[in-house]
Amino acid sequence: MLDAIDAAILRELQNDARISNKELATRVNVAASTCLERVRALQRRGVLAGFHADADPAALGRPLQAYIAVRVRPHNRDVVEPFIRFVLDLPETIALSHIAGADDFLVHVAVRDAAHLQRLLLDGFTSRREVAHLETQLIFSHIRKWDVGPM
Amino acid sequence: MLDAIDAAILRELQNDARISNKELATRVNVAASTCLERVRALQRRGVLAGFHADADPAALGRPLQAYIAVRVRPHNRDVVEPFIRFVLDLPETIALSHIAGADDFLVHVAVRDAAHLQRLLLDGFTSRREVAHLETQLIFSHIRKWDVGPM
DNA sequence: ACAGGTTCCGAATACTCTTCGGGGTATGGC
DNA sequence: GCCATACCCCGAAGAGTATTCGGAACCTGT
Repeated sequence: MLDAIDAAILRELQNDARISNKELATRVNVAASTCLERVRALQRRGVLAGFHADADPAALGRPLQAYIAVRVRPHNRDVVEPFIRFVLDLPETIALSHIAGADDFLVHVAVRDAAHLQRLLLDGFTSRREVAHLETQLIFSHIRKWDVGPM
Repeated sequence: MLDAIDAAILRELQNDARISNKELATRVNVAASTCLERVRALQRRGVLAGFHADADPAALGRPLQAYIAVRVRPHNRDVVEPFIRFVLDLPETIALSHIAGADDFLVHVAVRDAAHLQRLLLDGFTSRREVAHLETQLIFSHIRKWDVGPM
């Protein structure tokens, strides 16, 4: 499915998506033209879904992160879809997971401080009729591994 | 802290980290040389923490994702630090959060299937002495917002 | 008004991207 | 074995981009 060269390309681009194609080609030991075609093939296949700058929320004035577990009632399409749109439109939202279990959603947010979080919870979430239950957990530290390797 | 041009640069690079500097300059309406210097300043300041390719776990043979909430006992430095290293070394791990609340860690994993998840839980986690409690939640869908804006 | 500092720009050179034709090499049919 | 097919890789070269640097414009406080 993915040979050694593709895997190496993936690894390098996950580590630094902004290296030049020539540099990438050198690191994975193929010609630049070959490398370029490989990268495009990976994109076409959907293995490489995109390239994103990673901004530090703390440096942008949001040093506090939290998970908000939400129960949405009734849990049907007409309620869930607007809720998802609402959450994704919040500037505080970093990620949203739809999960199986006692809670229905896990929202990862970055905020200025505790007061900001409180305001977000009270004005943003509990004021919505479909939100049946909230549980908030502060995040001390969040480490994201960028190197998702092939199996 | 961050003027309109920096914010625009951030937005564009979060959306596509691999656009050329010239294209970026065009989009944010400055000269290419200015744009280059701005990007470097944002990196120097730590606002732009890195550039990463986003690989699709499903396309790499790990279509199933889950959160594993872990309680670690005793919750002291000598136990916690090796545990963090262990989790980050697992190929299944995508992200790890150290949190405040009933649970101590939330581990985001991507696996092949339910059997793989079961094996990971039994052989990887519950077999470790410091793991006092586990709670696993399947993830139906996970949406990450890339545009963390300034305040 | 002016000195000091900062930010921006455009020109020019060095470097990189991208295309394309051609040459290897593996595979399968006969 | 031998050919046809498909695939992948490579290097050359024109088009395009990155990067540096000197100087102009613009604040800001005195």
